[in-house]
Amino acid sequence: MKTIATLPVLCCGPDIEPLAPAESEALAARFKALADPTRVAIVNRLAAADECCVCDLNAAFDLSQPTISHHLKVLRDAGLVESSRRGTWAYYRLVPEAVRALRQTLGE
Amino acid sequence: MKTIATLPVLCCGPDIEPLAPAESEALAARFKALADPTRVAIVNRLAAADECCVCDLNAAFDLSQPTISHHLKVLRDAGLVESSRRGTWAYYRLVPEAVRALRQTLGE
DNA sequence: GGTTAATATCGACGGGTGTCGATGAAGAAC
DNA sequence: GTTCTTCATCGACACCCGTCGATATTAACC
Repeated sequence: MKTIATLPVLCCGPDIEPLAPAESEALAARFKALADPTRVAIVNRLAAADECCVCDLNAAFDLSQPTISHHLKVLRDAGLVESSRRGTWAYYRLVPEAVRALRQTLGE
Repeated sequence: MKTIATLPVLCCGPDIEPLAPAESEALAARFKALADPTRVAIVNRLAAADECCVCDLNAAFDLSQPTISHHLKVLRDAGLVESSRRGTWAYYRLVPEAVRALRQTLGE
């Protein structure tokens, strides 16, 4: 601990409460969903198109189909994307509010 | 692959280029730096204070000093924070441009 | 019904990550 | 000088995560 009492404490001190652990974990969980290059690229594609078929994602990335499905599940669990099945195909789209909320945590 | 040719392709198709792998990795690397509750809380404290002494961070979290030092290194390597030593103490502060750049990737 | 296609799920493997104690490096204070 | 304090680094451990092949599920089509 710093013990110089003659200087004003400019930095944060032990009196400043850190983020509530629950909030920190919730935020980190959402950032973790974007902490992978493939998921970033998927979100990027979804941002460019209203909707995206899984079959196109499978074709766009040089990864196995289960791997893409896994990444989509991670994004889904994080609330960043949502999906709907129409017939045999599954379509994914961004959840704009989730992205906006995450953006707000990085500044006003 | 979707084979219905009679319907217009509303979603992204194989013709849309995904993010360049290098860009995806760079973005994911920065998000990964925020993919931990402790690091989110550290950034939060640094955002509330201009500067922060490591000794205060050590006192604020119920983690060992090496662990805090490790998290600070991760944030430093990601370019989100920078540090300077003054005497025995090390002071950390946010890199506003880095946070702003990350926010911009989540929308204008 | 049976067959084929599109997704999701499961199990397993290898590499990455958070955590700690122990140690090292650099100053300040005596 | 020596000692103490602050911080960074190292090694090791347990656990998580991205990836794959194999399998299950669901639906369309014949």
